Amino acid sequence: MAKSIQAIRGMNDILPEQTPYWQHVENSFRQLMQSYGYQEIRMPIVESTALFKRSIGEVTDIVEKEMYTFEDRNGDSLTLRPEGTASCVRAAMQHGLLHNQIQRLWYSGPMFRHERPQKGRYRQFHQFGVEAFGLAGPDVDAELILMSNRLWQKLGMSDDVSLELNSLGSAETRQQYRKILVEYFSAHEAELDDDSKRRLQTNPLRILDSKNPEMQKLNENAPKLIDHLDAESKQDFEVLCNVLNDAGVSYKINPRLVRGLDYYSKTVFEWVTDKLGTQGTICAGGRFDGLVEQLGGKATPAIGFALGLERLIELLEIPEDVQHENNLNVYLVLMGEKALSKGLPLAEQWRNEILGLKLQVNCGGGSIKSQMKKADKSGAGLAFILGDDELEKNIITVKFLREKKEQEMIELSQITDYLKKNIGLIGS
RNA sequence: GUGGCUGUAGCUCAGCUGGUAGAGUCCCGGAUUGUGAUUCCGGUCGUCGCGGGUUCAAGCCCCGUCAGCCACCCCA
Repeated sequence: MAKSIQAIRGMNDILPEQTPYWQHVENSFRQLMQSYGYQEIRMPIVESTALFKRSIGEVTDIVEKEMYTFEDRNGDSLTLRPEGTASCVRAAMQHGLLHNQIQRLWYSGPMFRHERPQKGRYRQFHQFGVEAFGLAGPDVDAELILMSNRLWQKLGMSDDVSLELNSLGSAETRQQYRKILVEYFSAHEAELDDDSKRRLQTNPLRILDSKNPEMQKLNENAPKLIDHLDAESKQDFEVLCNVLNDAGVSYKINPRLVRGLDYYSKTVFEWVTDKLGTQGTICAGGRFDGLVEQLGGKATPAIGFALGLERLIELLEIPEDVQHENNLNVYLVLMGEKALSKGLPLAEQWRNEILGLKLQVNCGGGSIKSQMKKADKSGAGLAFILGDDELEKNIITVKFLREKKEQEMIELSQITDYLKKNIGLIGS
């Protein structure tokens, strides 16, 4: 036997046992987007490397050490997308969607980052993303947060997540604040840990994010971004908070919430959970007013968020009825060759006549005992038995697999009506 | 990328201070003729993650490697 090939590290198969959870989340999300008038956009998984370098930022970890970058046959540098926003902006720009227009868009799909895999962190992972273009806020900011809040409600996981908010200010004020912060930390350089010393050079705002308890005191005394906001950012942030208050959405202002991608500005937020260990952010986003211009377009205000499906599904418990909604209605047991040649066409006929009927025909023969076992395992509510006896009398034997009820014999001609009555489906 | 823990049948796991592997489950067959999920009986399945080494002898010890988990880091 040849040596078997395994999946690439950090890239997971999603098995039939798990797919109902994915489908449930995907369906809920799609409905949610429709209910807010957002439209789906689909982008390629591979983009020019330059796109991510210019948007996410040259010195971020994602770009520096986590991208799947390769040369194609033409010698062009391509990259498996590590996130969706850059692609979405590129696509919208390229097709003129941003030309004096408002766009409310969503997408979903796999993203790729070469990190060390851990629970809730994979090399291929899946995100839903939402982006709104052409609106300066803070009204859309609130809309996006309310929208995400509604998703948790829909999925019954509101108790598992909490909202953290901050404002990074405009690009200019962030630049100024950055200087103030660098001065502060430089004055205390001896107290910085190694990571923070490194960040002082590369991305000083991230020092605030440190999990090192020894850094906590230093961080608490650090100048706060929120005290250095420009008037407009401050005003917008207040409005946003007011809307959330009125809508009854609770939140915590986290002055140390900064986000790792360079393009964020003004409003930023995260939905976090304490149930997932260290990978506790399940949804995060913020405003990126400078990005479109940075990628060569006309200055366009924008905001978006992304949520991680693997993490979300980890938290998800789906209700019984949803769990069973893919179950078969009927498993058709066929005894003998005559039944076989009659049974498959019958099944076709029933599927034609009854919209949404979930019916599986036994394949591969077997004794009635083994066929009944398969019927049970299939999850079907009813077993239909078709054998020589039934053929002779033009009937089907119907056995109830999930309830205590005597089995019944039904005339072939009555089966369609019988099914409609018994499984609550309507004719086509 | 750094550190720690783990890796035995498809799945969940046992295997004492080294002596060439077991349980439950799953699957298949049977318990009077065409009836599942319960019960009883029988059966199939492993180069003990992979590669080296130590030893008369290794699943148990050592080294390497791959994979998973946890923390750091990063982030959804």
